[in-house]
Amino acid sequence: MIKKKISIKDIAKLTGTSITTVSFVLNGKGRISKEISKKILDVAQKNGYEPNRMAVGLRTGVSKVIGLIVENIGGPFFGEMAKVIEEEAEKDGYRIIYCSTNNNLQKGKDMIRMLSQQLVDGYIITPMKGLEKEIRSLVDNEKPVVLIDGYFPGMDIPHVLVNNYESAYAAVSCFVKSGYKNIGMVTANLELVQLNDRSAGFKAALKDHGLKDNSKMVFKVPYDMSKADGVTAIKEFIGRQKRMDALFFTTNYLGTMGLQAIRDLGLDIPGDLAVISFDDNEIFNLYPPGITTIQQPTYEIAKSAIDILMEQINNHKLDASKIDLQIPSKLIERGSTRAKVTA
Amino acid sequence: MIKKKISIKDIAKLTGTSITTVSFVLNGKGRISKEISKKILDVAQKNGYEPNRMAVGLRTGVSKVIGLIVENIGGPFFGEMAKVIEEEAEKDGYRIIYCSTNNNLQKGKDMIRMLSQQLVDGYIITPMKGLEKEIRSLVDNEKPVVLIDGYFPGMDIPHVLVNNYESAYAAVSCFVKSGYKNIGMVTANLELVQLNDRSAGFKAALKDHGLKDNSKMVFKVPYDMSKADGVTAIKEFIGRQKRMDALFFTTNYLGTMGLQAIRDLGLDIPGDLAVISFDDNEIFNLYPPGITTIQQPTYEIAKSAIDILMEQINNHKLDASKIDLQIPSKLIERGSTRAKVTA
DNA sequence: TTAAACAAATAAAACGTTTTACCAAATGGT
DNA sequence: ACCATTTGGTAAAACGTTTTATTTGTTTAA
Repeated sequence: MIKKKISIKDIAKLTGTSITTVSFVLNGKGRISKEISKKILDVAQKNGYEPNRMAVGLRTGVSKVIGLIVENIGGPFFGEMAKVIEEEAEKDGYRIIYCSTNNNLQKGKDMIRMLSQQLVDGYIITPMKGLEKEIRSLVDNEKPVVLIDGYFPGMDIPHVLVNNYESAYAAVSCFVKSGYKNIGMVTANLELVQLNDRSAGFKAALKDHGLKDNSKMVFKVPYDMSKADGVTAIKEFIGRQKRMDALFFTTNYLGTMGLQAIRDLGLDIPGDLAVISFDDNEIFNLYPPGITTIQQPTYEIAKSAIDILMEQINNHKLDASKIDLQIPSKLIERGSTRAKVTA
Repeated sequence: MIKKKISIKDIAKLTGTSITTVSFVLNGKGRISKEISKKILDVAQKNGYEPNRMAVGLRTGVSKVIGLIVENIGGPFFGEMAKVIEEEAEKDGYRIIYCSTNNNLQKGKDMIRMLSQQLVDGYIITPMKGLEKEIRSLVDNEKPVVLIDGYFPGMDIPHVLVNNYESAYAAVSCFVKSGYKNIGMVTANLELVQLNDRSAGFKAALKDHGLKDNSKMVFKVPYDMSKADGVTAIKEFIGRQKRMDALFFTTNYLGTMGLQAIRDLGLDIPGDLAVISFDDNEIFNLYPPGITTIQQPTYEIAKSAIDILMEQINNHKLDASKIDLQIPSKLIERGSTRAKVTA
């Protein structure tokens, strides 16, 4: 009982009208009498007519699909993003096609090329170093693009992300306020502007609070390290420290590895080591005594991104004021930054 | 410097050949001489020709896109799935379009309808009660479909999921082995076959181990409850129990709520209450003393699903209807099911 | 030689829309 | 009564492919 898809032509035949008339009625375009309109709509309804998206895509050049290129669709941050983006896009009748780059440059390039086969009407991309040319080319070809979670310094491509610099700064201030002065940092060995901004905010805060910037207390975990190896590396790093009483993790992922390291070392939080991690997470809420985190405004970021993209798609010209959107994070204070008890 | 997309027609003009010839060469179809072939390929290459997927889709009826309909693309389980599915599909040149139903029936129906506008070549769907008719109709129209994480009892639609019954059974056995005899269960108030199977396995195991099936020790959290309310409800439930010494959570989500409840009540794990939760997770690994979990074989499920789907898409006359793939889970034993110390 | 087979290339139809340009009939103004 | 406008409707082109059927030479078989 396979029923062939019904087309606009069939409806025309069924109602004794022309293809044009049917198309006009269905799109509310031309001027067609009430009665004919009604008849056509009835027939369309009854037969479950759905336009062939390929055909309208071919004809109009609009696919009603937007491409989402993220680091890892499976990750908590990007997954949440993806969900919001989907929900918002759907309101305008757009569907989402996605792909994960896993921070692999070639994959990113490939994806952009694939999607640009006029398959998508716009892009939301988490940028990575090396992708500048490809993305620039999209923009030059007037494809709507919004970057999330990062940007290209010096390039006027609209982007929305958390205020990384200020957030890291705030983390340090939080430590200081609670009496911690020997503050270390664990970050990733990746050339990402987000991470650089966080590091910069961290260092600036140390300086402003009159703390010495001891680079021995900064550790960069190699990105390609397995989770287990990462934990060991962090353990060794912590072990090497003499005076460190607080540790800042620039990433969700690093934070949980760090927690495991600290647990394995049998250290007390915050007695032996106060902790703050970027990216809030169920773990950080649950894990005793509660880990203070910098909560990214995932929803706002995603919402803004899709809004800006839609504006470009619809208006076709972009409001420059929205080019650099840095959304404030929220510092969630928990037990891991309880005021220090001085012995 | 907007460069218009180059088409097959342009290449024909550029090489002084015909559209057909170019198409043949590009697809390796007809019989065209070496020299002309070479010339065409060169020109295509040089101008960065990419076929217009809309046109191809319209003509051939193949979109090279598959639709993924899950409960929540942002969730850990489905997110991981999505990633694997994407990676595997890409090997065959397929892209993924996704949407989250949030267990909303109408949304699921809408999505299936939207995607069936010949936009996608196949579907991977997490089924929900009420979607039977729509999915059946897809299958009847010879659209390749694979269900994941659930199935429709009595309907011959290929599906792949974890062996829920046996997994829950194993959880009970694990409790018993460690000396826990008064075992409760927290599940969700949702008509999902996965949950029913887990409950059934749980009950059967109780029976087989000669334990009485005390339905007072089973709690169903209303699905629409907020996280906070859920935690309170679970706290109350635990508070009502007199003899319960072990608790089984049928879901990741419930497990973390449960952990919070137990922590808030100040109970010791496993001293006061042993715990097992479905769906392994970073939290369960980290949270002291480590929570025993049933780890779903996410990778295998996703891989199998996409494999089965691809086989349907390619073979076209493959009878996959009888496929019932139940993949074994792995019980990860941690501190929360340490052998009971009898007072 | 001539018909038959074959090789290389192409014309044209089709996929299902949207949209421009046009037409016929009715209406209106003077 | 006559031109101008409006109203309701349609034919046909175009979007960029794939594919069938055909054409035009060139070999081969007899």
